[in-house]
Amino acid sequence: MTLEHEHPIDARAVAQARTAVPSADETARLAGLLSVMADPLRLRIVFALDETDELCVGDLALALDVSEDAAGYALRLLRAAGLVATRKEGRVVYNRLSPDFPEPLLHYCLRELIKITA
Amino acid sequence: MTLEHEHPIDARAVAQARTAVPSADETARLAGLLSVMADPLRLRIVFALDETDELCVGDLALALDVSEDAAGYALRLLRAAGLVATRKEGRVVYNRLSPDFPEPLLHYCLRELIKITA
DNA sequence: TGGATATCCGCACAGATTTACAGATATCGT
DNA sequence: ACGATATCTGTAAATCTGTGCGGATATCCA
Repeated sequence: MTLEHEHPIDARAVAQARTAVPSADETARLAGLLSVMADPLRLRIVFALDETDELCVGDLALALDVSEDAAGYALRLLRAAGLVATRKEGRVVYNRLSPDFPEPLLHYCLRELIKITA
Repeated sequence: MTLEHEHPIDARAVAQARTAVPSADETARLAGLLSVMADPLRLRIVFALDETDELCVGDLALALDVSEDAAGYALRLLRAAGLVATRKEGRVVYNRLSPDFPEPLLHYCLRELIKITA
């Protein structure tokens, strides 16, 4: 049934949640960031760039054993999210983690979680 | 173009990435976890449960101002991922964060990132 | 037992995301 | 200038996701 119930079962808890939970706006931003990271290839690219400093699309594809298309699309999204920056030298475009890649995301979260979920 | 290039531009970096980057399997597990969290409503539910200890679907819907259907679906996914546990008392089902909810995800990552992205 | 309550389940539709492909741009070597 | 290289852009098809609805299940109260 889709009816909303009128009477909370635990009014105190409802009130507490109402005040303490981040707004839909704040969580939408965070969700946006997380969904960019929520992809195996994009994660591997982030780890790879963290290790090597910088790589071009072709080398990335080679190292991770995926098509250049796939690597290119992944980089497109990472750049759009401001997580990866580029430097062009001749016809090759080098990619690196953006200087303002969220510190806690990379070091606490990703490096820690990869162990936990293993 | 979909052609793979033969010759890496930086063979050393490619080799380094190859050895240091987590496997597709490991990153797939991590990506799975992150995609469960990559949703505004599910994030708000996690924050709410962290604050209040436990809440039933109806109260959650009330507190977060969403339909019971939406809250129910979000909880379904959180449970399937093992992030939320339930306790049934009569006809009401109380939801709480699973005892093995990844610690770093909740405290370092989510709480920190909500500030950064703000 | 019968009616109301709290929640769950499955299905179908709309919207977002991903992939693969073809064409465009820019640069290099000769 | 010409052909090859490295990458980007745009787009259409395939796939994944979230929502809302109708209906099922289980429990409570009278």
